[in-house]
Amino acid sequence: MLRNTFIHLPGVGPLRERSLWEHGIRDWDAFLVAAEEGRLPSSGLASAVPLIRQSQEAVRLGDAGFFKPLLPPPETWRLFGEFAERAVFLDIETTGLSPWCDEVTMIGTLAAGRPRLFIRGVNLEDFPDYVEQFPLLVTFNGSQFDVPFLRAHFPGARLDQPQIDLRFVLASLGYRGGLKTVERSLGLSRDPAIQGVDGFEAVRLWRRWRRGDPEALRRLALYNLTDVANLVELLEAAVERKCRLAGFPAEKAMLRPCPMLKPGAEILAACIAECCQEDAARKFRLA
DNA sequence: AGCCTTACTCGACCCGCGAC
DNA sequence: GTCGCGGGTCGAGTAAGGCT
Repeated sequence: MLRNTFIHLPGVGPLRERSLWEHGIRDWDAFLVAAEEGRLPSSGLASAVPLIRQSQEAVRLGDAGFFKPLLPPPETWRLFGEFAERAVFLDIETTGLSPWCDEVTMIGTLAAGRPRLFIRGVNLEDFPDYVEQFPLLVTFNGSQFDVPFLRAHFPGARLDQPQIDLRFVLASLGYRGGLKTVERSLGLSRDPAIQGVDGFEAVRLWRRWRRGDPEALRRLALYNLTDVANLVELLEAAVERKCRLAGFPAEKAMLRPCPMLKPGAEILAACIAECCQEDAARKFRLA
């Protein structure tokens, strides 16, 4: 779907993009051929040829950042088709809502189907080096909460990647509200062990763990990784609907299959068991 | 409960096209 | 070739909503 995209060109909005598709210019290759043959629907578009070539090169090099200043934020979902395997889904837990007064307690990530947990007092400091390798972030309301919070806590971390913020993608499709509300609307379910857990309860779980309750940490980790894992399904649902609504050229709009992006419950359980084992608890108490 | 980015609205500007 | 109109894009200002 990224290769069918033209709204990153100056002077092209959704309507002109659709007009290009209707003229048979369905992707970047077709654009370059049409430019060479003088068949572009408006002469001004010929000046966009260098940008199209740069776009092709950026995809070849895996440089999603190239598109960040060019794509309107609500349209960054178009990067998913080309960068799905190199995207990192993430969600954070904190002790409150203020980046300056509260602390990050846990960060859950998921990349190419592999979950990881970063826990304060255990391995939280490993997060900046880990996140640096990914060219694309996927969050829910992360542009307003998670990323500013992480920036405040890891001032040197590389967090300038393009970001797909599912809150706004889904809202543009009519799915408004918080993460749990949207999940229910789309028929996603949660493990009964974390039914009723919300962000506020997550703060309480963290406090219980600090007072020595190892089960509280496991529950918090399951809550956090469930949030992250569900982002995969939400994104796939959103992209499918967006492609249909935008009128993407049919044969190109089909999502490439992305196997193993969402891990099964047993993989999540193994990740939680590894991070929440007793020696992690000992390390925390010594810290 | 505080923060931050985005959506939304509206006006200005640009470009293409048709009439003359 | 020039002018005027209309559709589309862009930018500034404001308000809202969701995260723990």
